[in-house]
Amino acid sequence: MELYVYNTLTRKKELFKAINPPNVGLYVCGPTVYGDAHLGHARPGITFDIVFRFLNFLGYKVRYVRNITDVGHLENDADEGEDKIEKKARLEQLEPMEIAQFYTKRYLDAMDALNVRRPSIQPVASGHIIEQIEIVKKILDAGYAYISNGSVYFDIIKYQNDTHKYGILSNRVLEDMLATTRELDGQSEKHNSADFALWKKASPEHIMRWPSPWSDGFPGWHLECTAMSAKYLGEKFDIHGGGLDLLFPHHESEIAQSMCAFGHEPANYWMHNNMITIGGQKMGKSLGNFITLEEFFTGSHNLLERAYSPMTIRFFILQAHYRSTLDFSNEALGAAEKGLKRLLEAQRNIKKIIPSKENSVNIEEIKNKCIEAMCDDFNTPIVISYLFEAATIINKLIEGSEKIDEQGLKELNELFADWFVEVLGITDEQNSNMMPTIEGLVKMIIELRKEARENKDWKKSDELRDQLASLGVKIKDGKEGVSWSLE
RNA sequence: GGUCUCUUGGCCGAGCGGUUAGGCACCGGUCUGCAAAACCGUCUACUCCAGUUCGAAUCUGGAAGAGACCUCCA
Repeated sequence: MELYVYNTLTRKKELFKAINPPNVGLYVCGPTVYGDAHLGHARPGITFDIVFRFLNFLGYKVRYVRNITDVGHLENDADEGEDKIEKKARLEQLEPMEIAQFYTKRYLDAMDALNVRRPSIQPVASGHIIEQIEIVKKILDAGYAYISNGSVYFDIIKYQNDTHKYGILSNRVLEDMLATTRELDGQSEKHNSADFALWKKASPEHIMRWPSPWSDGFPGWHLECTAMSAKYLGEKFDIHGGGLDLLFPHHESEIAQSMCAFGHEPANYWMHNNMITIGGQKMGKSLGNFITLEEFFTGSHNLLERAYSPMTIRFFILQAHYRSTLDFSNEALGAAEKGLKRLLEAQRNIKKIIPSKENSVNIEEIKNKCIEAMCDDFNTPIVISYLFEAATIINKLIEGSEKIDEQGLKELNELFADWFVEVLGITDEQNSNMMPTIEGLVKMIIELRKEARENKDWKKSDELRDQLASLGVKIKDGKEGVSWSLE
């Protein structure tokens, strides 16, 4: 089965061909660690986790690099040119690195909770200043940058005249950009308003600074991804990912930097996840309309009716295709939660199925459809719809209205192991090491209740059921006996 | 203003010219001491207008609305 990937560069689904199979290099722009991760951060985390998982599933050996930005972004509001991390540090009277490490840990904890696999390498920008300086030198040597008052700027006009590539990714026309670019800090140092900083001279009060041939300062925002992707994946690698909001200017500028430093584009495929919206608007820091992942997990936000588990969040995100916007609401999350619960129960119920000699279901076909859906640009909602189909089949098998043989049952187990657990990365949050104990206790109580019911002691029977319910254990009296589940 | 994207049933969301995707909610039924769960069934939508086609949610043109980027952003 061949994998098709939507390439932002061509705006088409393209057959995926690795540069050096079975190896694949995957680079994704990670977070800037000066605040808690919000729901929006979960989107690229999960989207590229799926890419990572599925490529592995297909047999590729993936080196996945996701950076941590702990330096370098300029802020252009009231605190002119002040490094974002530093600004927050001053407010909280902490060292910039303390802030960065604090939020890095919080970010990773949130990703772990969402069962996002850790990338192969998570480089930090501040640890790659030398590499960034080397790239600035290369671009200067190539003649596509100039020094101005201790800062180094990328010369967009020259680049455009020579390569005609500025706008290749974002479809922008340079002339339009020149007309619309705002007045920014350091603008007077630039030859042209659209030029971007490769190296920025630090003001005297700027703490995060490093020596360079041009000034004590810090690298420009776009540079770190070029430096770190080249270092760990090579100057040309397979897939570059990130949020759609990074398309311009960040990714466009990365291409420009690579073109000038290495003579070619950095990546063959560019993938962009779409935004999560809230009331139809992008959730983000600028608008102040974000809800942190921590707040989702605990329910402590006035827009949240209650807490939502990490797996609910993960499932909610996977129910939409990564290139579509996804609108947050309590209703939508609640629906995701219930749907997920249904699949988890179906998964747990597989072990109750007794194989028969006959077989009336076709699991192999469902498995094939899952591969087909994922190979079509990672269509997770379609995979989920097939898992629901399988859940219905599982319920019918237990009820006896369908039959499955040994081979079919093996495939059913594989279906959930491969697609639900391995590729979609759904974990059963109830699978704790206390489960065997809980299981035993609940069975004991169910036995007691059974006695009460045989004696038609409905009061006692209902009492036991209610007490269990108050502890989150739900009793279900079915035709085939009593079953239970944790809420 | 420029570039790009989107508009699907009560809600969330697939869909890439011809099979009612799927989930959640609602309603009816089976089951049950009651309840829940499960199962079966019901609800057959594509912003509007025109065109192409035997056939359009899907292609083309136009209108309206919404959003993203153009400044840090996942």
